[in-house]
Formats: sequence, C-alpha cells, structure tokens
Amino acid sequence: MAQEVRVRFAPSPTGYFHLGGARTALYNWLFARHNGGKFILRIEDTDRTRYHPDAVPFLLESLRWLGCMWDEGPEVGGSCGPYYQSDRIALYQQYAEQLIAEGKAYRCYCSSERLAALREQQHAQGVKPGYDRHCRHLTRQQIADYEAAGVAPVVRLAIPLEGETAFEDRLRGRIVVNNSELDDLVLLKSDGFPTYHLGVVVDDHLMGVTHILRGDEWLASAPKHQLLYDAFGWQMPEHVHLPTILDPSGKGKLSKRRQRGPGQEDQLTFIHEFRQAGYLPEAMVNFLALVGWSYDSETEFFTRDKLIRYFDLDRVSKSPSAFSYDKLQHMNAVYIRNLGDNDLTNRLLPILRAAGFKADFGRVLAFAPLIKERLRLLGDAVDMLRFALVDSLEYPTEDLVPRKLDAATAREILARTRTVLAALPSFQHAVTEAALRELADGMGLKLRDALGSTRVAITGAAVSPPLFESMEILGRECVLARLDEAIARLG
RNA sequence: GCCGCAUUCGUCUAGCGGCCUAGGACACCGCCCUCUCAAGGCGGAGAUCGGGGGUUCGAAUCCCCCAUGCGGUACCA
Repeated sequence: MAQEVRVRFAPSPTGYFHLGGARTALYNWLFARHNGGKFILRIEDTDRTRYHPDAVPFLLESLRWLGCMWDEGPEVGGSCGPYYQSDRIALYQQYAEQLIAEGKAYRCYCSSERLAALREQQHAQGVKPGYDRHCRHLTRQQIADYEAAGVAPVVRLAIPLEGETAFEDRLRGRIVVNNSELDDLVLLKSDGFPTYHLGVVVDDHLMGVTHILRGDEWLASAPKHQLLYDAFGWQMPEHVHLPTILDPSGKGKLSKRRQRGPGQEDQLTFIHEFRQAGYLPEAMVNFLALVGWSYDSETEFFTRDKLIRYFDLDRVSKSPSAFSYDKLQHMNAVYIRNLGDNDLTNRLLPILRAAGFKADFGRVLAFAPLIKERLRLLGDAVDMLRFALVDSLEYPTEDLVPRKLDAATAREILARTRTVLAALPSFQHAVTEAALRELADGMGLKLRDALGSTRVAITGAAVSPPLFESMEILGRECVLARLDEAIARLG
C-alpha cells in the first residue's frame, strides 16, 4: 500500500493571515483530504525580530473559519510535535552539528558589517553578489582566535563548488541550476535559531511530509533544499510551487499591506477582514480554490465535498493569476441567495447587532427573503435593513419630493395614501398593493411615481426592499406613523 | 546585473496537433420583466492565442530566439 500522504502548512507568524497564505493552506488541506492523508500545521517562528503576537491566534481562527482543520499542530497536538519551531531549537542545533562534524557545514564568524560591505563592493563592481566563503577553510588557530574573541558564529552549508543541482517540481518539471549560482547559505543564525532553510528541511523530514505545496517565491531556494536533503542523506518530498496571486489589475503582486490608490476602493487582503465584511466562508473557499486551479471549462461552483473529490495537482495552473474582487463578490452573492432563510438570519444577526441594532430573530427572518437576492455581502444588510430595525428614520425632507413632482403633490399623495391604508381591512401586501395601485390610477400617476414619496417616508430611502412586503412586516401602526411624520414634515 | 519561472478576451480560465471562424465565467453595454434596487431572461461587444522564426499536410497546442511580467539573489520567511 502506498505511503500515507502528509502535507503541511507552515506559516511564519509575522503578520495577519492573508489571501496568499489561505490559498496555500486550502490547497494543502484539499490535497490531504483528497488523498485521505494528514494536514499538518506548523508555526515557523524562527525570526524573533519579525514575530507578531497576534499572528497565530488570527491564523488559527481564520483556518477554522475556512473549515481547514489541521490533523496535527497547535492545540491539537500530534506525534511529531512540538509544532512551533521555537520549541525545537535543540533539534536544529543537533543537526547542524552533525553536518559540521561531517564537514558538510562550517562555522562562519563574519560580522554582518563585513557581509554588508562585501555586498556593497560586489554591487559596485557589478559582480554576482554572494558570500565569499571567507570562513569555509579557516585554520584551527583562526577559529580559536574568533572563539576567544567571543564572536558568535553562524553555521553555513558548504555548497559544492562545481557541478549542478536538479530537482523535480510537480508542475514545472525538472529544474536545474549550476552550483556556482548557489551561496553557502546560513543554516543556523548567531542567536542559535535556525533559518527557514534548515528548519523547513529538518521538520519536513522529521514530520514525514510527503508533498510540499508552497508559494512559488520558494522555487529559487528549492535547489538549496535539495542539497540539504542530500547532505543529510534524506529523500526530498515532492515539490509543488503554486503560482503567485496578483492584484486585480493583473499587473502587480497582491500586496499583503493595504494598497490604496486615489479613487480606488479598499482592497481586503487579510482573511479576518473578509469575514468582517460579510463574505461567507464557503464562498471564500470556493473562490480561493479557483485562484490557480480549475476543474473544467465551465464548472465554477463546488461544494466542499466536490472540491475535495475533484482537487488534482495536475490541474493547478503554472501562471500567476489576478485576484478578482468582483468575481468573489458575485460568488458570495450567489452563495447568500442559496442560503435558507433561517441560516441567513443567523449569520446576519451578529453583524446587525455589531452595527448597533437591537435586531431580533423574527423580524430579520421576515425580511430575509426580501433582501436575500439584493445582498452581495452580509454587511450590506446593515444599510438595507436599517429602516426595519430603527425607531425613527433619518432622511432629508426634500427626499420626500421626487424629481418630477412638487412638494404639494407629494404631500397630497402621502395624505391620500395614509387615508387608503388606514381604511384597509387587511395589511397583507397583496391588499395594500391593490389599494395603492387603484389610488395611483385615480390620480393619473404611474405606480412607480406614486410610490416614490411613500417609499422614502416608510424606508427613509429611494431604494429599498419591496415596499408592500416591507410594510406588511412593519405593520400598519408603524407605517401610518411614518406617513404622518412625513406629511408633517411637508406641511 | 545574474539566476529561475511565467505569457489565451479588461480579469479568472477551457484548450494538452485537426472537434477553435478559440468555449465558459466576472465585469461592461442593450432589450425584456418590474413599486425602487436587485434577481432573472434574451442579446451584444470583447483574444489575429506577447512578438519573431522554425517542425508539420495542419500549431493556441511541439522546438528555438526575443520582449515583457513576476520571483530569487538576507544571520526574512
């Protein structure tokens, strides 16, 4: 039987969890589920200067929200822990020692000043930048001197001076680089922490990772990793470098930071922001899956189960793709439309309450079918339902007078509307609609024109959910009161 | 600079030698429906497949060169 598939998502806690990370996590998760394997979460917190304390909580929360539960990792544990690299320091040091002992790595005592000067000089001379291997062949005496001076060394991998290194990328095929292009990369920093390169190789091996799906910014360092695997005598897992996600114009990389040009709307990039804005996790997952992967020429909507069933590395794209907020919104709107009324209401309530409304379930539920097909984001409901959740409306009085009418006419319409509605035997929308149609006819007005003032009077806006249904839910008392208020304002 | 990767409508994509006068989706435009706004229906515009050479009876699909974009070139991941 084939080896169990084990994949991992290994973010660095340096900032909030963003789109690119989410896509990578999702692909790993889908791949694991598709193959009945394990999805491991590992925190690569080896950079103490860039560490951000909020990062991990936001990450875990977002992953859970997206439904990408990890089988091993923080909070759930597992047999290959610990899952924070900062808790595995001794391990990396031990492996670094081993390579030194075998002559495959060496201690480097060069100061960062010297390295900076070296780079500057190389730049000025127009030669290829890189470490000059100053410490690769130090004498016993030189080493003793450095040690005596208390210089804290780094550990560097001794890259073969000649030959080439090749590895296989699942998507791009065989990639070969000349070893002369490769630097003696740092494995262990002078503070004793591993660099990404050492940490990732040691952990992926120790954790039994079989496939590495990661962003293609790593493609260039894969040959170095191959050399590291070779140095340890380990087999390198299969690599899949996922294409970059570009900004909506398709011209630049999607910034992790807020990118906002003149006249441009805010572009969300952090997962918790999408959640706050009212995106559904199922829409998010569906859409994210399609950024760099496709099933066929037409299918775009997939349930989670279908995604798991269909996800296939062979259909992952090689080229970068722009992130289309328009399309995400469209997809979100479709998902919202397909929600049951109860479900939608439950998702709306926390948002409405957060916006300051004392929204009760029954009222929101009643409006759910009315607003469902008008929402693109759950958050749209805040403005859409304001009139239904608030005691008194706020709107400029002049809004009561539609463009083609004058104030006196508007007032007359409102007054007659009030009279008609007050006299009706029932307030069901079919009844009120019939009555107001008749009224409009009698006044020689089109319904749409006759309703203009009334809509503003009842909802405070010229655009609203269907008026008659809304009035039925609000109830006669509320409707008449609002009409009175409007009439008074025009009087 | 050097190394690597990528290149089909504005955007996401289908396409893996003939089914392509290149299909679908978002966005856009028009019409219909309509109490506003949506939703929905119908239709439209939009890609000489980055450019140039080959290979082949035949290329978006295979090969080479160029251009452009992106990534890497850290004691950051």
